[in-house]
Amino acid sequence: MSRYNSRASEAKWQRIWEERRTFEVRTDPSRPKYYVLEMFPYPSGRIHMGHVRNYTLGDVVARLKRAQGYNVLHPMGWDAFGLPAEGAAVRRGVHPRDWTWGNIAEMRAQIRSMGLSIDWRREFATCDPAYYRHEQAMFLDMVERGLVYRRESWVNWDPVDQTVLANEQVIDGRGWRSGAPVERRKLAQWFFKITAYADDLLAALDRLERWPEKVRLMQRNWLGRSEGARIAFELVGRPNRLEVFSTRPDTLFGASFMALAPDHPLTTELAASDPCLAAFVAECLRGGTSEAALETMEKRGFDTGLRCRNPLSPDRLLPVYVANFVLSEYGTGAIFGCPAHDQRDLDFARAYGLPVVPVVLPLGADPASFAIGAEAYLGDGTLFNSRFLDGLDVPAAKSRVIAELERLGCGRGEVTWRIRDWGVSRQRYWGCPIPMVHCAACGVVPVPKDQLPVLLPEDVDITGVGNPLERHPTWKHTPCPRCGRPARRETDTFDTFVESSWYFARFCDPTNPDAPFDRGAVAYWLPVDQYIGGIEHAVLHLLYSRFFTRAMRDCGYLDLDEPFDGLFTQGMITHRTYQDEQGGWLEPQQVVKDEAGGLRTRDGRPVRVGRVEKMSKSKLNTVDPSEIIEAYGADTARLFMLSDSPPDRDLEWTDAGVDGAWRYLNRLWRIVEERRERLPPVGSVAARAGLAGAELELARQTHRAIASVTDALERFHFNKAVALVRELTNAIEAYPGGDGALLREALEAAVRLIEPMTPHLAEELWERLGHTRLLADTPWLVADPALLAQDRIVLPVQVNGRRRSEITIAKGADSTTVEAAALADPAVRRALDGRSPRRVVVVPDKIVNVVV
RNA sequence: GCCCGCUUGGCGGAACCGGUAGACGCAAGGGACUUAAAAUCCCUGGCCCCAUGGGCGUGCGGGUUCGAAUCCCGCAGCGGGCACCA
Repeated sequence: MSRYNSRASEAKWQRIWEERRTFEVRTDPSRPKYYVLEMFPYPSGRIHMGHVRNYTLGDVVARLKRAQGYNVLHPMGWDAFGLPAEGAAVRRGVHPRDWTWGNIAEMRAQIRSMGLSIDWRREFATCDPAYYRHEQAMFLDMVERGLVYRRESWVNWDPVDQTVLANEQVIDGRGWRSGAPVERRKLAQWFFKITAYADDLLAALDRLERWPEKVRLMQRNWLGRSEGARIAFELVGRPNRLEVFSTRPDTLFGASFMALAPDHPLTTELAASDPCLAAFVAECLRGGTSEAALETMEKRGFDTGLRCRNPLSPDRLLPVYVANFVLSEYGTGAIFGCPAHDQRDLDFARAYGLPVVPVVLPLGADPASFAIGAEAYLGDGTLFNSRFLDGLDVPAAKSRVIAELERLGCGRGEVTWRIRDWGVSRQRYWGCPIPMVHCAACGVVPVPKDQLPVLLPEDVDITGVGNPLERHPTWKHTPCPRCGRPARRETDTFDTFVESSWYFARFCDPTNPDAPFDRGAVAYWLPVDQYIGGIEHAVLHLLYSRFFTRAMRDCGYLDLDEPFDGLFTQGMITHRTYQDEQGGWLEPQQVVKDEAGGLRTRDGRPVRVGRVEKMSKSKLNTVDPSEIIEAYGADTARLFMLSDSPPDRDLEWTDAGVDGAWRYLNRLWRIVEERRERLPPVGSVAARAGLAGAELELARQTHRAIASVTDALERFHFNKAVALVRELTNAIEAYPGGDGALLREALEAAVRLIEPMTPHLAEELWERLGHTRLLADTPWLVADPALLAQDRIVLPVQVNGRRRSEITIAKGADSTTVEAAALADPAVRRALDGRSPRRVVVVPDKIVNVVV
């Protein structure tokens, strides 16, 4: 008998699907739709295992939904702008455009070899002017709607990538791509007003029920809503007042100092005439953002000599410090310190000998003796030492004090957010040009829409230093669209997260030349029903897209708040790591198993077996998907990806696991091949009634598999779905023979159910079973409820909660019958040992527990 | 430091609402076929014991319940997110 030839079979079916345009879809409002999307790839060169997992997961969903009768949109494209293309230009002298399109060609071929059910006609790359011209047009609309502004601000500067980073792109004080410590610079930047939607972005999270709670929580934390009060303190001997934000206005009577950020305007003003202060400020700003500096930095302050009046007791004067722990970007850049009820303020007060006055008394504490030691008291309690607030609890005191501040005209309730506006200016070449012109006379002028797109210049000199567009000899020179006099183009390009903030909408209508997309098309397809990708975008891409969708809505492009109805975040692919004696990393292929449990390289030197870690090039523990697909076929890779771990957990790549998947494909092939000659023809109807023995058992196994696999696939329990199909396979092998129509039904069910996971093998077997219609065009199966029902069931019997026996009894039998049968069971009688039961708990069709 | 999640055989993992713990697989051991190997097939398998039976078992210690991997309280370990956020 021939063996399964995965290479021939996969090529054959991929060709047939393409020729028959099996996976091409049209907007068709008469049919129910389902939009499955995987986070589109950056064309870095070659696909990695994370891509394979991502697209396999998406393809399972797409194929299932398609078989279930949905009109399924499942597209693929390229997140094609980005810095690595410029890196390649510097290192190899290749144009970023050529490098990018070359990578796309290579990666497209790799992805196509996976046999995904994708409508490839919809493919696009974001670096194509046909795409980014619409982005420029939408940007201009957002400018008009007041959702965009330009201002000078402190920015995160990545010294390696030579560009600005958004706050979301700084991880632990380092650039998210380069890993270099981020510096602070002051630059004029374009911003999207994401903060204008902060309230809605937060509130709507509660309605995203098909998102992982973890992602919603991370976005909630990132948005960082704080309720409190803005309070104005009178400065002694100065006309202006000092404003602070506090979430604990109730502790105002416990205030003992004020503190300003080192770059607060008042600090800057005072430092101008105070060299000592100026030196202190310089030292604070130098400390900067590196991890180590932050962790070891102690609370330090500089007394400015200024004094503030506590607005609730103007006779109390508070010293004004400049302190290194106050952030200029948060709140007002100034605080009042209440050491008794804030740990950081307490540390500061102890260091500078400031009073510590408790104003919240813990429940049951004695007001005469209660004192603050080394730890501030943060809990609830009763206000004291606070005049008109005395006796109130904390929430009541907050509202009471805010009312009083408002009456005095020196404060009001306020909500502060952690999230900042999204800075999108990047000083790079390989990005979407920002369609603006700077004119000496007219200021900043938008490029008129009829002059779009603003194309990138082709002839560019990329050296890795500075902004290539800025250095280009002619590109930036352009007449002012308003007055016609010589002016200068904006030379910054967009953050590439702008492109990925709306690509899901473009897939609905990817070739539209006049608009980003047709309203009708997005009204039909959006939101994305199932989005799948990595958790690393929990607050980057996923937050930006939610913002951008709202901004597009308010500019009239679509009628939608949330782009992604369902989100699934997959785990990482991991692999064992190996190191030689010197600590250098070794590839898995360089390591041979050693009988002593250790391992050695080909040249016989000992090897340190390291931890299982995320696949990464630096640790040499990657496996190239193309090599696996070449050797075993795409179906093997797909099956392995799905069967070993639940998709949201990390998956350890092992050769043994791949072999296991490969063996199963061949086993299923053999089982079908061995039996298909003897089967009745296609369309034979399997008997439902009058079945008994092995035939009844097989029919039940088949229908139980149909029900359980469907359920498992719908809940993303793909590892279980694989296990359940394997169970059916085992049942088919155990079937001694008999009714051939039942056997055909079982074999067809196994093939049908495995198809979303291993589509090539399934099509091949489907054809060999005699079908002429594609399996991909064949509807999903529905289990016969009559075969799911059992008339007699096995019921475990416990004595005092310990399982002692089991009885077989009619399903739905009443408690009296079950109880009698249980007590009559010999094993139960033995366990009772003559004692009479005090109580018998019968849970119908579940269990019996005899209590003595 | 704060917030979240996880902890089940040698390993990956099943166990839906509290109801037979360990499905399915990997690795292992034994056997069959073969001159041999590969491939394939069959058997065994949580741990322990006076073994047709019994005891103990889901990180550890308590609790609730007829019954707990599942619920509650405390602790430990691992992973992740945020972090001078006022």
